[in-house]
Amino acid sequence: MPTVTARRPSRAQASADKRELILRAAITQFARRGFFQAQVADVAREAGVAAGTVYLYFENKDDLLISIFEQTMRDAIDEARRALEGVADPVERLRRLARVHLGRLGQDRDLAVVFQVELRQSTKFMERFSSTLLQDYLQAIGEAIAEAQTAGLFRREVSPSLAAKMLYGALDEMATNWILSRRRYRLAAQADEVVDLFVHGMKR
Amino acid sequence: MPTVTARRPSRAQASADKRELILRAAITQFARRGFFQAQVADVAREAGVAAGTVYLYFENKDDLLISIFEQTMRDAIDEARRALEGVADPVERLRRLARVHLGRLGQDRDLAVVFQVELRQSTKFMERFSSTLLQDYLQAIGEAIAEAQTAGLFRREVSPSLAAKMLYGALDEMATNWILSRRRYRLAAQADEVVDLFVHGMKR
Amino acid sequence: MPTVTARRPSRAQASADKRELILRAAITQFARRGFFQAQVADVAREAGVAAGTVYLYFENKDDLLISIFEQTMRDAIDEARRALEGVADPVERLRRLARVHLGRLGQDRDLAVVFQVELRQSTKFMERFSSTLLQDYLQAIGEAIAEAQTAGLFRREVSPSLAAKMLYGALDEMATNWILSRRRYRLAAQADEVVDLFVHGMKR
Amino acid sequence: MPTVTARRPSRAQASADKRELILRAAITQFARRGFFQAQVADVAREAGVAAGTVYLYFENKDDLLISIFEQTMRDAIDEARRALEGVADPVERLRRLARVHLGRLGQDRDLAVVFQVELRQSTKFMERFSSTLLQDYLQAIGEAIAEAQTAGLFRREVSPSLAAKMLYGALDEMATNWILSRRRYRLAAQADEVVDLFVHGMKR
DNA sequence: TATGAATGAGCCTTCATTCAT
DNA sequence: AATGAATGAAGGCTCATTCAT
Repeated sequence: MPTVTARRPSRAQASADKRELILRAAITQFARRGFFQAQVADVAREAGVAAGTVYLYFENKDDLLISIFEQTMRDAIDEARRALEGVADPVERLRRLARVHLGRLGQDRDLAVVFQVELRQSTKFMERFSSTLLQDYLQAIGEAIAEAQTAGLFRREVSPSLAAKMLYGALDEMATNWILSRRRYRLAAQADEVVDLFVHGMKR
Repeated sequence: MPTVTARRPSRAQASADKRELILRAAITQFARRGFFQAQVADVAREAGVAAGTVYLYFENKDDLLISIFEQTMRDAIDEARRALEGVADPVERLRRLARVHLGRLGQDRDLAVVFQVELRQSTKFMERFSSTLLQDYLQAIGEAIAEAQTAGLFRREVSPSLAAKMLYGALDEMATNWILSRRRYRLAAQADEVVDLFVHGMKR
Repeated sequence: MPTVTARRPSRAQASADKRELILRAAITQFARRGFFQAQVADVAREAGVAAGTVYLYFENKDDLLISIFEQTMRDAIDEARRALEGVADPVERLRRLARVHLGRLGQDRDLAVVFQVELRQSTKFMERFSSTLLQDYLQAIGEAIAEAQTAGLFRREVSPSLAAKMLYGALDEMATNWILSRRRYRLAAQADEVVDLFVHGMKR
Repeated sequence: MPTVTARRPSRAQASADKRELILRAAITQFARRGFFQAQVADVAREAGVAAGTVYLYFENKDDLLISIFEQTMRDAIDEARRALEGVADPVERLRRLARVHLGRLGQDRDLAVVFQVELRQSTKFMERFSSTLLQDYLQAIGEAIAEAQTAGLFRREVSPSLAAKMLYGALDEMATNWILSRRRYRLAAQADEVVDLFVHGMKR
């Protein structure tokens, strides 16, 4: 067999591409119609494949939603890791996390809708999410806060975990507001504002 | 003939009671199974009525969800109005709003689940919600913030509307976290902490 | 007890009146919506009584339809009997029957709709109808025809029963056409035309 | 490779066949139980397919009834057109129309029941029917009659449209009678008798 | 007699999933 | 690997009928 040229993608690559294609279609459809309202057939049509084909790449409809979540989180975590590399200042770490968070969602409105709305449908799913990745995220924030406290930058009397939830909640709300707002503005731009407010508080 | 006692409830009262009963059952079932997974028959069974009876009091399944929202909001708004009566200090106003917000949800876990999870299923519903009542709420917060700025209590360079979203986001996140957490703690207790943090920020 | 005056109708009369009222409402509703589409509640509302009241006067929904039929037929037969009294000429008898037939239906469009359309819904009902009253009617026509044949007025080679069906079919078609036509014309006026054409066809 | 034989039906053919199969089953079931009493599941069972399959070929239950009507009318019109080809004599044209009319219904009792009984359920449907195809049919009859009048074969004083309705009514009645009668006789045989009687009646 | 709230059986329709081709 | 026709379980909703008042 001759060497595989770059022109013809390998079989594994072709398969991964189609998987990607379907996942992308699912994001679009779930965002447009909502998870329960969107039919598997809608996703297949959007992807330009037959309904049955979806089941060659995904277990079932739920698996589509879960895969969207996992795939996106994997990518986001990678990006966050790179963004934090070599950054020692805890406040700057918070700022970078916030930028990745809002930057990613702000880049892809459909994805943002799926994350802010569709993924929160079932307590079952949310429990699953919140017991792992969300906890990791909150922990990362919490650690930066604790560090800042240790470094004497932040007040010590505030619980780091409560403060972490608060920062996360604020960022999350920005994302949800951006989706629902009719105005078109850059979501990412709010990352710094939120972190600033978080750091300084409202007091003069 | 002596005055008719209140013993026997009027027909209108009985009807309102049954409506209330079904709504309560819907909250329980939607919280337990999720809106799409819960069947109208489940709600009816929970309420101890026949399935058809639900349709005497509500248009359809969607109407149940919408009614839960509207009924709860009406009550909450009433309570908030009473809580703010005669309170001039803007920071105290924020504190009272936060207490009502978390106090109500913390009192009724099922209701909190419906509000934090089930009501956010569809962009359609969220748009409806966010375009009216949520805006009112954010406005009320924003006004208190602006007042505090005018009074020289808060920094002037922060946008009141952004700050309002941030405070709301933080409270909302507390509620969601409370639902999803396995630990049992008093949600209402976090209202003051959140407001304190919001007001002071993290800076020393 | 004082003599019952004519002012206050007897109890039996009042009951008969309400029965009549409901039956009339049923005719209107069945004509407007069709038997299966019309709900018992519609009939009750039209009659100005509660839904349950219908069941004090009629067995069930089917009974409404059957009662309309029977009541109307009873009246029609009475009228026909009076119209034929002392009329010896068989052709004139046919003419009178046709006039009663189209005259009655032409007087009450809703009733005509129920008769021409709604009553023919189920083979079950039609079989019941056709095996008794329709047969009587066809027989009455057939007898007049046979008489006319005996009297040498009509051709003998035509089967009286076939000819009877044909005349009935023609009258029935006039009624159906009248209902469905947008034009408003006097149905009764066609009785003579149909009979003329028929008689001419049967003439020796 | 040898020529593909017709053994394996094309996909389009298979689809058309299944549609036909379901339509046939609907005719049987509607005739046996009546349109409103027959369930879609009954039709599916009769056709040997799953209930959901019906909805791959038809919009909904109503569409089944409408499709029976349209399909049958299309076929009947084709046959009638062929039967009238090259026939100039107006009386013979009437005779041929009558033969097609009763011949078709007499060949398929279930179909006849659907046409004579079930399709007449709703004024809505009847209006739709009577405003188009029935009018065409009456027109075709009426034209033959008018021609016969012009040719001096029929009396001129009778309105062709009234006479057409009469002939149609007579044929229609024969069909209805045939369905409801317990006796088994050849419906088609009555076509000539009816036309003879009609023609005799119209003769100058 | 009359009411009308309550019942619950019944049915149309949807759609995730399968599987023969 | 891909297709898409077929499946059939499931569920929202209707409405004839009942019955406590």
